[in-house]
Amino acid sequence: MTTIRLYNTKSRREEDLQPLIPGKVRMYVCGPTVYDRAHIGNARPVVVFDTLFRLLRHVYGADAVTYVRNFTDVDDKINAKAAETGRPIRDITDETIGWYHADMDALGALRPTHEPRATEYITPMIRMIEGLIARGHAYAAEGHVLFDVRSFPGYGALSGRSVDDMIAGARVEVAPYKRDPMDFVLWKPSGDDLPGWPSPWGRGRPGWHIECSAMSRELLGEAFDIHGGGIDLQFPHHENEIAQSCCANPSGQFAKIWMHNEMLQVEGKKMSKSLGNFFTVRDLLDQGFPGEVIRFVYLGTHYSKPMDWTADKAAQAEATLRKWRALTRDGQPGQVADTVVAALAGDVNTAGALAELHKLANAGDAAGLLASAQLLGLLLPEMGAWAEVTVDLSTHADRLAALRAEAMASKDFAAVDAMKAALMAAGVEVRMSKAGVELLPGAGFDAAKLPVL
RNA sequence: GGCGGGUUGGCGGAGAGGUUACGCAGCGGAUUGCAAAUCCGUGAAGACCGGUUCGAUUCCGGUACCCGCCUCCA
Repeated sequence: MTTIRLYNTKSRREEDLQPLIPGKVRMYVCGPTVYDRAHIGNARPVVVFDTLFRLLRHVYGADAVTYVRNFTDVDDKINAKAAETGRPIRDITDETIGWYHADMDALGALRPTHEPRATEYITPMIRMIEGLIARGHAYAAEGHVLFDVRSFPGYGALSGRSVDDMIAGARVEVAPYKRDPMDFVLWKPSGDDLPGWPSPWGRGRPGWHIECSAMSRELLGEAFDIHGGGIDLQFPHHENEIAQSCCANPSGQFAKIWMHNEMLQVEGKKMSKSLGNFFTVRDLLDQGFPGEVIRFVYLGTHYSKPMDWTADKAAQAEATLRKWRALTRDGQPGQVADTVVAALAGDVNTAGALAELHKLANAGDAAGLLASAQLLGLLLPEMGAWAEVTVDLSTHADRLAALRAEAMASKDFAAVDAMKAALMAAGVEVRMSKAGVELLPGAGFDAAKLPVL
């Protein structure tokens, strides 16, 4: 069996994946807070861990892999949007989840095995908080429950910092009811205008971090193999998850391997609303970038490095996919190439895997290319509509062929060149050879610009 | 201030202590009425300074620059 090697943020080393339960793999990835459309940064971990999910299924079998990705549907940003719009919270979160599914489906991401909503796990969260209090790791104060970071010696191990270091230069919320400035909220009180659930500490709502600890325990158990998310979550979110889970679970175990994807930039700059380079996935889809092209661009950079979204990359990706789709159009997938699996097994080296795909294409191995690309979530039949030839250009081709035949006799090519230029202006690729004339709609094809016959 | 990551050829972007990454662009050729597409061939690299080594772009140390997190933003 292929050995998959993954970089573990916690040990700062690449490690062999050795499933805790032989033959079964369990993975948890932090999902979105559902208050708005997913932006293209949100989509990066989705594509990265979807690719890992596909690799795991390939190596261990589709039924052997359990992948959990949560929806955070209780959050102050959601509350703010509800207050702003006057809409019920559930309307907002349901709608946003629908968008999320549609947008991530478009990127070729498989649905995880489980997609729990935080609001459906309030009871397990309360139970976990009670357990933390009972074990002396948390305390109630003024309607809040706080985690006592000093009670967990391992606090800071994931992000490589000590509690004292963090306090030194940190901007932490100083609240009178905190024993230590770094203590974080497990539960907080809700006024009548905010969503809340009854609890031993009064009506309230959970802090941000506890949901992932509770849901992963419910769905995957106390210990599991892989926990993923964006590098920005490393601290404090993941650090706090570890503290909660390790202290609440009798076994003291939690995720074995921690994986973090780096951030995304746009045209070399941090994506931000103020710079005007902020895009949602839906924006790109609406601009005409096929989901498959977006996915290809993501896969072109290793997940551990910052990735730059550029229009140029998207254009190159589109050209490559067109070529590969043409090459594999009439074939069936063959064997997945060992070289592609090997690349992915080396810490999900998607860029290396794409290079291997290029080699397969250059070698004319259409069946191998198709099977291997599909392992990466590319060249799937359901994603290819964008590359299909949907227009009939045969009358234009016939006309051009006729003009060309006349020109060959008369040696006057003006009419041929004029029509060719008009076709190219409409985004048509013009191929003339001894065999005849072939017209293909290209990247910028616009039927409205076709020359009128 | 603390912590973490990065710096590869014109551009994008990988692996590997010594042997072509790969893609795009470029250049030369075949082909073409001219092109396009395709095919063949080809030049070009590893921020800087040291160290280890027979040999480092690849390991170690330092410098410079860039980026992220520390603010419930992936």
